[in-house]
Amino acid sequence: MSTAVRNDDSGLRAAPKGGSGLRKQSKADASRERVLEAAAKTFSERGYAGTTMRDIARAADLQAGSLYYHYPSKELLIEAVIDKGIHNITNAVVNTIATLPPSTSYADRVRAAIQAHLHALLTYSAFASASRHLLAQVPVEVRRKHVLRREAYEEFWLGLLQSSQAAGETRDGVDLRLARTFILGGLNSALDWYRPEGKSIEELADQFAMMVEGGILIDRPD
Amino acid sequence: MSTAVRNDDSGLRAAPKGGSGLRKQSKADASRERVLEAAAKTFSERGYAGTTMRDIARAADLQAGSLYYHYPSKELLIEAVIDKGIHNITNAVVNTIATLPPSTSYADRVRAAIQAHLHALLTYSAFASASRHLLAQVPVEVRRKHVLRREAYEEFWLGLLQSSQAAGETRDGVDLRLARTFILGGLNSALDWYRPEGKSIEELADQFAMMVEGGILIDRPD
DNA sequence: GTCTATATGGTGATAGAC
DNA sequence: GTCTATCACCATATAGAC
Repeated sequence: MSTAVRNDDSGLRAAPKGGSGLRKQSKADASRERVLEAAAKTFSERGYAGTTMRDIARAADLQAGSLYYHYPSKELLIEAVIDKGIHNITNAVVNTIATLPPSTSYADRVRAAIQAHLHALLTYSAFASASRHLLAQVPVEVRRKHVLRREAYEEFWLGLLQSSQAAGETRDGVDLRLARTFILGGLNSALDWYRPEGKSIEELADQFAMMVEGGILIDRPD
Repeated sequence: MSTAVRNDDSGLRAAPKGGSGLRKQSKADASRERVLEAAAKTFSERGYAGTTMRDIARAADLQAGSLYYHYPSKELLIEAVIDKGIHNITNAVVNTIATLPPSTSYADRVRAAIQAHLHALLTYSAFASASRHLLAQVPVEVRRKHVLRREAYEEFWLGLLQSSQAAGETRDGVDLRLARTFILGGLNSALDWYRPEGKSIEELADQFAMMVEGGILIDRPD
């Protein structure tokens, strides 16, 4: 059934600059957070070069110069956005799988991973969208680091499918690396078309899991 | 089996400016073509705003000012690239399906569509990539027009799946709109990772068709 | 912390020589 | 057709007042 999960951990809380590190939310932290959200939204809509610091400032209700109090450059701002985008999804999925009972079948594990991936993807969609679409447009050093993180996440999925294969739960003849990219590509495409007014994320996940399990067409009607 | 197809029609030949419209390839046409290829490559790598006319000129072995002899603005250049990207794929798939024998099963039609889509996608990958990733970053009027064309192509796929369902060849309980986005999302993700040194496009298509038909996991091992 | 300047450099597009 | 030179504008980032 529907192994319900909620393992968010937005991750990456920036340490307070000055003091003893005790307060929950200084004014600076709140602004910094607002800037990051505004940046994610704007970058994801207009691309890296297409977004100006003025655009982000407007979305965060600040003047452009003020952004530099929180982030030293546009480059480090997109990096923070991309970082959080990858982090959100990886954490959600890895934590979800880690907390399943050991007896869980691999079909159910894959189902739970699909559910967690989709949930994180669509809940933090601006961050996820920036991570997915903008990596190629970002300065090289930033790109290299995050390509590695993405690959690590993809390897996690491959491991899931390989375990499933070892347990005799995958179809013969399926190339698992291709299966992984096909699954993740299909899920991630939801960023481009998902609207909250329609199906719930849970319904989506159930449908996708069903297609991954048994396919879409019937093998042959004869 | 592998309904081999080749129905390219790169489409969209710009009419020669001056004359009687008889010559195959004037010097201007050749340059214009080179500019368009260079633009597709550069836009797809660096995004719309991240690409400068100087970048495109360098890739086309020209000076920046010379581009304006062939295209009147950056905006119309990206529009031509996106247009060709969508056109290539739509034409390839629609023509392929149109030339199949009427007796072809729907599983085979879907297989042929997957093959044609993948072939066009990866053969003209710079154009396809620009169409997919840059539509959001492009001036509004350009975007509106091409969103409609993309939707028309997606409707074609939905029609294919609906016919398949009417013929009793789809699994019960599958939402066909979701199936369509899942399939196209999975296929399009190949833009991000396909390398010609690895599997051939035909092998990819066969694998994907297999997953679409029967799924990736086994329904239940008990 | 946030503001209002402002410096410095890069951008799309045009003009006119060849 | 393609070049070189240039204009007018907008970008990131900084400095210093509040």
